[in-house]
This record gives sequence, C-alpha cells and structure tokens, in this order.
Amino acid sequence: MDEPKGRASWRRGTRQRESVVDALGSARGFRTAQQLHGQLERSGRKVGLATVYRTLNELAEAGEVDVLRAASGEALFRRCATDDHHHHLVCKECGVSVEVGDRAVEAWVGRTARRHGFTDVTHALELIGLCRDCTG
Amino acid sequence: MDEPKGRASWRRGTRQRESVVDALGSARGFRTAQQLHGQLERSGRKVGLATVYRTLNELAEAGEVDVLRAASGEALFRRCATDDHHHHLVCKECGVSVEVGDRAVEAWVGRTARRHGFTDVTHALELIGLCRDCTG
DNA sequence: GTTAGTGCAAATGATTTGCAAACAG
DNA sequence: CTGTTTGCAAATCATTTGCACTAAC
Repeated sequence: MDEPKGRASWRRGTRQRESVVDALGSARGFRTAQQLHGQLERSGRKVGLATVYRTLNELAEAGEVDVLRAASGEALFRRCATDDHHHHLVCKECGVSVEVGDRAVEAWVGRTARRHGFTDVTHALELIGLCRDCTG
Repeated sequence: MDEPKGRASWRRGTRQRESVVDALGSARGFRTAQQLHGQLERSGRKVGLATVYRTLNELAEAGEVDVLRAASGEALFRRCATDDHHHHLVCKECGVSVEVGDRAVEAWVGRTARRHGFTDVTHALELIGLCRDCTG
C-alpha cells in the first residue's frame, strides 16, 4: 500500500522528528547525521542518534531531503532544494558554506548528458576548500 | 626524498600488487575492494583483503584509479583511463559510466572559489541518469 | 641482512537494529 | 488503551591499523 498523496510518510508528529527537520532546515548546506545530532544536543533538544538516523532516512525516502556521499563515505543530508538548483562551496576547516550556482554549469550538464544519450540526469557538485578566515 | 619522475609511489614490485592492478584492469567498470578481493581469490591468487585496500588506496592517491561512492557508501574503484581531471556520467540502472570532462567546468570552479575567497579548492561532480540502453 | 610489504585479527567509525519503556492519538 | 516511536546498547559493515612475519632488493 501507499499514501494517496502528498506529504506521505509522517505517521505521528513527535517532538524529536520536528527537531530533526528543524535542525536540517536551519542548516545552510549539507550536514551529516552526527553533526545534526550534535547540533540538537547543544541546543538542548535531546534526540537519540538512532532517531536522527531513522528520521533522516525516512525523509530521504520520502524525497524530502537530498542525500549525498562525502569522499570519506559519510552520508550528507540537506533539505531539498526549492526550485533553484544550486551548489555549495564548503570550508573543510570551519564548515562554513556558501551557495553558489551558475546557469552555465547546469547547461553544461544538460549538454553533456544529451551528447552521451543519457536522460533523466541529475547532478551533484560540491566544492571543498579553505575559506578566507581559515587560510594560513 | 622522492622519485625523480613518473609512476611515483611504487617502492617494491610484489605479486599481490600486480594481482590487484591486474584484477582492476580486467574489470569493465567500477569494483568494490571486496569484489576485487573475491575475484582474486577465485582466480587462485591469494591476496589479503587488507592488502587489497592498501593497494587500492595507494593507487587512488597516486591518481591511477578513480574512486567513487556507491549510494550505499561503499567505495568503488576503477582504473583511470586518462590522467586528466575528469568526472563521470553514470547510469543508475546498469552502472555503465562515461568519463566526461571539460575545461570550462574546471575554470568555473576556480573562478567561483576565488570570488568567494576560498583557496585549495577541490571539487566533486557526478552526473547520474539513464543511459540510452536503459531508457524506457 | 634490511626494510618494505603482507596477513591476520583486533580496532574503528558510521550506520542499523532489537527490544523494553515512553508517548501520541 | 493500543500501536508508534524512542533510546540505548549490542550488532553490522566496510575499512583501517597494529604487529609479528615474509619477501624484495
């Protein structure tokens, strides 16, 4: 069976689910489950790590968040982009991130996909480096 | 000290390193370390799993193989076809992948990083979609 | 011989799961 | 109440590492 429409998967509204969604929502870019867990803990809203993972996975399955894989293999989550597709320039030192985006990149992706006969192509682009403050 | 030129990292030629390189070379697409390990075992050349990992990581560091992350988080390795920095257009259905690359994207990355005051920026770009054969 | 490289088994670290207690509706 | 959801701790899984041992040069 499955939901007739829309928001799908929420069965019960709980404090912890709301907290996780909240934490993700207030994050500028991608966050690991552990980061979110820490963030919640710091802000006083206790949520078990397992619950963070469970919630994140449900959200991902429901298509409400994007999941990406860091080079190290950890899962990175972010609340689903609105309409505007953009990417992130993340500082590997302090974690600050800037949204960047350019019509040109999107166009290149589309062109490349087409040239190779691929369809339904999505892309993930992450720029990782050192921000001004963390440089030397 | 370091190598005067070229192939870099190889210090000693060993049977097991050769086997791993070999196994990877004969693979059409991406392989996990575990798959390669199994493949070697089946073909009778015993190589410890740890050694497979160690070798693969050295190769990756030397830029002689590409590393990709499966959605599940496992590392996927493949012998690099070119030395140039490039990206992959991967079919989510059959896993076939095409190397793509474009000076323009690299340039855009550099420009964007600079504009935001970031340095030492690396980037990861993956295009995922359906190849011609898997379409419809 | 020396030293780098190997294999195993134990250590990691992220993520998952089992299960009894806590909670929403 | 009654079925969900939680939290903890134990269990997984891929990958890494410590260390005694073997092989390359």
